[in-house]
Amino acid sequence: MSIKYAILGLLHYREMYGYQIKDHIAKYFSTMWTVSLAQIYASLKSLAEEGLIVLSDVVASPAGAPSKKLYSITYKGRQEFQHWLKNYDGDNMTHRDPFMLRFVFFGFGEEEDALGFVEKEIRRNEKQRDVRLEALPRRKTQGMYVSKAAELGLKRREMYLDWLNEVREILINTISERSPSVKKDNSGPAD
Amino acid sequence: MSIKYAILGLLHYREMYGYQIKDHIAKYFSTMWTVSLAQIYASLKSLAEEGLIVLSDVVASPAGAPSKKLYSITYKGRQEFQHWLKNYDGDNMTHRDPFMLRFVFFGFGEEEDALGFVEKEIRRNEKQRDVRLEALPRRKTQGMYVSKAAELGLKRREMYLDWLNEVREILINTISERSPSVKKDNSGPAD
DNA sequence: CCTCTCATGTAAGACGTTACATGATTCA
DNA sequence: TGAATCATGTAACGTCTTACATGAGAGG
Repeated sequence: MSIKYAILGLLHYREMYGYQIKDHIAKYFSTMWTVSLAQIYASLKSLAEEGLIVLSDVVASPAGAPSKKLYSITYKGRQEFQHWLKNYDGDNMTHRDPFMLRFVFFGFGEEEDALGFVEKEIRRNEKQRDVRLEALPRRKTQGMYVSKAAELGLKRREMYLDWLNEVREILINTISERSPSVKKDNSGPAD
Repeated sequence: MSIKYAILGLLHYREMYGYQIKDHIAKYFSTMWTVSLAQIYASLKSLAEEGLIVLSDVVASPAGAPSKKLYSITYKGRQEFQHWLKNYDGDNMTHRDPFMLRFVFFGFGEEEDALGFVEKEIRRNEKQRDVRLEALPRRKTQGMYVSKAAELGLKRREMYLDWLNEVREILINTISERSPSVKKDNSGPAD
């Protein structure tokens, strides 16, 4: 259950609350880890029960809205984290990429659908790239490991976008070659 | 539960048995999907119960060893697969990369440990790259989608290896600069 | 001789998601 | 006005892994 260690790691920098942890992981760790909010709250609960973190502060929100519950890492938590960090035995990786899984099977589908999905994927990845590009200068100041990881994440996404655009071109060509007279714009005279 | 669709997809090519499906996914789909054998057998069972696949043949093994149970996709299975293929709404991706998760936190650990893990990661990825490199010519003949996906998988891994080697160099330098006199080889005179 | 690969399968439990419930603020 | 974001949390459910059981052949 590595998500616990991700939380312990983040709490090395500063105390945080659940929603913030989720945001951080979603923004900066998305190429290596994904989480749901429910899981964060469950993990925080069990980490607190194990004494690895403590509720250090509660920041009241303006009105009756839920307060921010700040958690800190304990000494025991730091020890546990160190142990995890040192004992890496080539744990198994998990990848679930619904887009690429469909992609390899698109020979059994329609090219128009493939093109649509590729274009959607391009848009989504451009957004993600922009988020990361924006955060890069800050990450560059956070030591070699964070800096290098950010560099890899960005490079990887740019390569993926290049690849997606290549695929897009190929699909556009094959579609127009297959039916050169059928153009989507109705510029010609009717019948 | 996309693993079911991965199986239905593979069965479009030919009938297969469980172990073979697992091997195929592990070898060629590892960048987009990972599975355990138990899950494959469970999925085959439920796919058969739903009538999406059928047990088409049982190939007896030499002695009393378990026979190979070959499954085929049914018409209903093909329909279900087509529906899945067409209805992609940007499903959420899942990445769990225990190596990179540790990596971003290695500022809280020892450089020697980091170097050891990086080198282990290099070795593992070189093996994977070789498997894929070997399979590439065959994949190139299997249509644009499979070919392009294989290309991406290989490119990505090569980029990752380049990155790992860069990190390795950095770590070797920082370690030797930090303690220039402490060399691991005992070439100098004792005391 | 002992471990690995091949081959199937079950059972238990860990892990993770979706949906629900609540409620304020901000933006279109 | 309605949706999105912020913020916490629970309950139910689905997914996936680990460990176990069985057994043969291949290779170091």
